Parts: sequence; structure tokens; C-alpha cells
Amino acid sequence: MTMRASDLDRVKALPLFSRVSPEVFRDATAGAFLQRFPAGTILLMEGDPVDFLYVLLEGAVELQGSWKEKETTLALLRPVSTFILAAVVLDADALMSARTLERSEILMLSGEALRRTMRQDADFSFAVSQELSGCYRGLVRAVKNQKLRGGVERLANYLITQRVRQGMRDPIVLPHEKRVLASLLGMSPENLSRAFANLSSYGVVVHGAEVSLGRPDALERLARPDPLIDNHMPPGPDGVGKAESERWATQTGRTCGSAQG
Amino acid sequence: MTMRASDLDRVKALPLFSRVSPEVFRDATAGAFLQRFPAGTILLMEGDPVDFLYVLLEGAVELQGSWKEKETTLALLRPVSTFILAAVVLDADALMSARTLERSEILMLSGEALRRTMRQDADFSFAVSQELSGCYRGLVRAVKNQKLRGGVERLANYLITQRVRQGMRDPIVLPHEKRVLASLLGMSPENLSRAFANLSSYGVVVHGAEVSLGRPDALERLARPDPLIDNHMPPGPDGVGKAESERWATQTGRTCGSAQG
DNA sequence: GCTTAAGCTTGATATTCATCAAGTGGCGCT
DNA sequence: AGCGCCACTTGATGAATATCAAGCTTAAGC
Repeated sequence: MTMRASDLDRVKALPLFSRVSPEVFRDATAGAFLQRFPAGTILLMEGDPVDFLYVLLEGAVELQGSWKEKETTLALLRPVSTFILAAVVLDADALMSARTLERSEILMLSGEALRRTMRQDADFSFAVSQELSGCYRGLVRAVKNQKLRGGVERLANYLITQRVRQGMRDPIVLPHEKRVLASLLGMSPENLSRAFANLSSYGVVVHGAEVSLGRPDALERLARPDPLIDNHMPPGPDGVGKAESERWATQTGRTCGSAQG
Repeated sequence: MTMRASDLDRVKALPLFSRVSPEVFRDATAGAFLQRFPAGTILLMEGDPVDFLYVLLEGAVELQGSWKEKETTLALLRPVSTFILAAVVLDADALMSARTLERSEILMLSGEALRRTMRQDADFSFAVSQELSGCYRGLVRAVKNQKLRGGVERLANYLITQRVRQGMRDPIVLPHEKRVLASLLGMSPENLSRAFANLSSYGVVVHGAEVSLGRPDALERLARPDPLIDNHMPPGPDGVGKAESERWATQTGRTCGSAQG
């Protein structure tokens, strides 16, 4: 289809596929197609049957859940990430909606083909298990983050995580709108503003999307980051989707969107 | 070891093993042993390396996370349930602690043997993927429950779920101490008391562990249960661990402990 | 250039929730 | 039985958070 060889390479570099043989990769990606979406497109509504595994190659995607007119962000994804793998494996309805936050390129893999390939190839099936385990652990971290910490603490830890992921650069730049970030962190946009204001006494200065952590040590004493909650992935040297960085992510759950998205 | 044939049958009936051949089952359970623990035993501390997959055969187990002197319950397990599967698959450290709430019988399966078997048998690996997918979806439900609903709403939905799982019996009987339930629902014990008191205007009457839902319809209008959050598993005719009931649970995440534990 | 819209901030207020403190009741223990 | 422990309840208070209602800033559109 309308798919560059480089795109296929990036997919093959995913932990899901990096260890499988070329034939298995061909089977698993049979009938796959690449699609471009404008910002704000609903890719999937919660409750819908799931026919494809999605792979985000460019842009940004938000996974959200809703109840009674209320919405909350469950994860924010950046390339290269897969999503709704669990629903594909079970051939079940989606528990969350997915929408693009920016113009995005998304690869769609047939769920049917994936399940068939899993039953035929133990290595691939094992890789899927590892990926799912990483996603599961990402969610465990998210629940702990939500239930054990207050809003200011969640923001402080988010900032510290971003600092690590952006290679200790200062200032860091927020990768998403503040309103979306607020929803991810489980607070209202107003409260996010106030939380930022609180952190000014710990050296945090905000200028639009740029946030300078003036005294990271002071911020850390407040945030108390914990490897059992926060996934401080080491910064890939610079390019996105590096194989080894993704492999590491598999062990800690980034690709399916941890709360640190 | 000190293990009855009936125990092995119950393990084989788990969705994880129900579809695999006898040989694969033998490989996967090689070196397994059954152990009895008194109430309050810490089986695993968060941060510890995980060497075994645990299978709860009798009793009750709580999975909990902690941060800064605070603790929260992530799941409550009843037989027959497996736990910490994700950490076993990745051979990683535990993200949550596990402790017995009652005197319990627990089967411990070698993580090493399980991973080896997964790499050799695609069907088993696929079953693990299905189980993990169910666990993942259980956690997605838990996060939505926590972020989208208030305390009283969480309690109301918990009661409705229990009613379904206990075969629409009235009164239902709370399967755990109220303080533990409060932690699962993400509130203080004091607030759980007050939440129960609030629900009296919807027909709820509490006598110790027995809770009568006087007007279930009124309670439902408040609770607004949602199949995308609440896992209303149909009641197994009565015995625990029925094969088809567990199979259903795989598709919805009970065995690894949804928030409805 | 001006206008509008949208994101963000700030303040005032109300609600939810946790904490502290006391009191009640049951249950096991000696 | 009497004692004490522990779970649970209830009330009072304070902190955290949501909501409502302005204003402010920025950027796109006419």
C-alpha cells in the first residue's frame, strides 16, 4: 500500500517484532495499511469492536475513558507506539477511545492475522506476552500514582520524568497541551495551573510550554520519585524508536502508554 | 510434593492451562510446590525479584502498593486466581506487595519453567497473552473507576457488582474487612462508613458484613454501572473455579484481580 | 489592523475527602 | 465473667480539589 520501506523498518524495530523471523513478520503484517489522519480524529470509540492493532508512526494519540459526560485521559502516545493490543488479543470491545491530537500517521495491522500468527509462532506469541506485561505494569504504575499521590506530587514527578526523558535538558518542553496534561494527571486544568504556581517555591518556572526546573534537587525532595511508580526511561541518544530503547520500554511499559506519556 | 490431585485439577482448569496438552502442562508445572501460609503473611514485597507465579487455591490475598508511608490496595483475590504473571513473564521486580488476608493455600510455579515453556509452545504462550490481556483490561477498568467516579459512586457500583457475583442474593455479604475494602475503593475507612450512611437513602442497610440492597433499581440510578468499567461477571452456578466461568474471566480480567476483587 | 476564539490563569466559592478525636460494639483472652 | 483489643462508627475540623466566573494572552481569521 502507500507505505514506505522505512516505515516497515520502524515497525520491525518494535519489541513486538524485533526478534521474529522475516516470514513471521510477513504473516503478522499481512494486509496491513498505513493511514494518515488530521488532528482530532476519533480512531476508535470505547465499546467498539477492535479489528486492528494500531501503530503510531507520526503525530500524537490520546487514549481516553469516559463515564457520565466526564472524560479522562488514560495515556498519551508518541511514536513509535502500539495501542489496544489487549483488545486485539482477546478480540474484544475497546475499553477506551483513541483520538489523534495532531496530524498522525498510523499503521493498522489485522487483528485476525496477528492472532493467527500468535498461535503458529511461539516466539512471536512470547513477544506479545512481554509487550502486554509491560503495558500491564505501566498501568499498575498509573494506579499507584493516582491513588497514592496528591495532585502537586503527581505534577512534580511528571516534570522529573520528562527531564530524564528529554536528556536532562533545561528547560524541558511540555509535549502536550496543558489541558490534556491535566486530564492525564487526574486534575482540572485550573488546578494544574495552581499546582504549577505552587512549584514555583521549588524553583519551577513556566513560560508557555517551556518549563525550567530551577532546583531539581529541591523538586525531587518534594516529588520523591520511586522506581516502582515512575518509569524513568533513560534517554535514547536522540532519535526516536531506537531498538534498544524500545526493548527497555518493553520491560517497563512505555509503548502502550504509561501515565507518564 | 504435598499436593493433592484435586489441586492439580483446579490448576489445570485455569484458563492459562485449560487448553494446553498434558505434556506442556507437565513442563510448565515442573518443580511446582504447594505451600500453606497463616493470615497476614507477606508473600512478596514490592521491589523484590519475582521467581514464581503464584496460584491462590484457598484463602484470600491482597495486592498492595505503597509510597511514602502510605499504602493502597490494588486488588483482592479469591480462589482460584493467579498473580504477578506480568513480572514473571518479564523476569522483573514486583511492582506490588502480596500478603495473605486469611490462612491460605498457594501453589508456586517456577517462573523459569514457565518462560521456557512459553518459548516452546505457541498455544501456551497464546493463553498467557490472553490472561495478561484480561489483567490489563481489569486495570484499565480500575483506573477509569478511580479517576471518573467519586467515592460514593465507587461504593455503589461495588455493591451492585457484588450482588451480581453473589447470584442476586439479598443481603450480600462483604467478602473482606471494611478497612481493606476502603483501601481498594480508594478512600479512608471513615469515609467508607459515611458512604454507606449516604446510601441508606437508596435503600442500603448494613449489618456488619451483611449488606441489604433494599431498592436495587434506585441504587443503580445513582451508580450508573457501565460494562466498560464494571465487570459484571455472571455468577458461576455455585462452585468456585468453574472452567467456563474462568474462561469468561480471562476475557474480562478477574483472575489477576480487577478493582472489584 | 482589528476581531474572535481558544488556551491559560486567577480569584471566589462549594464540595469532597482526609485527619484527628472520641465513643461504641463485638470478640477473644485470661 | 471481666478485661482489653480491634474494627467500626460518628463528629468536628482542615486540607485538597472541583466548579463557577472573570480576566489575560496568544494566535488565527477577516
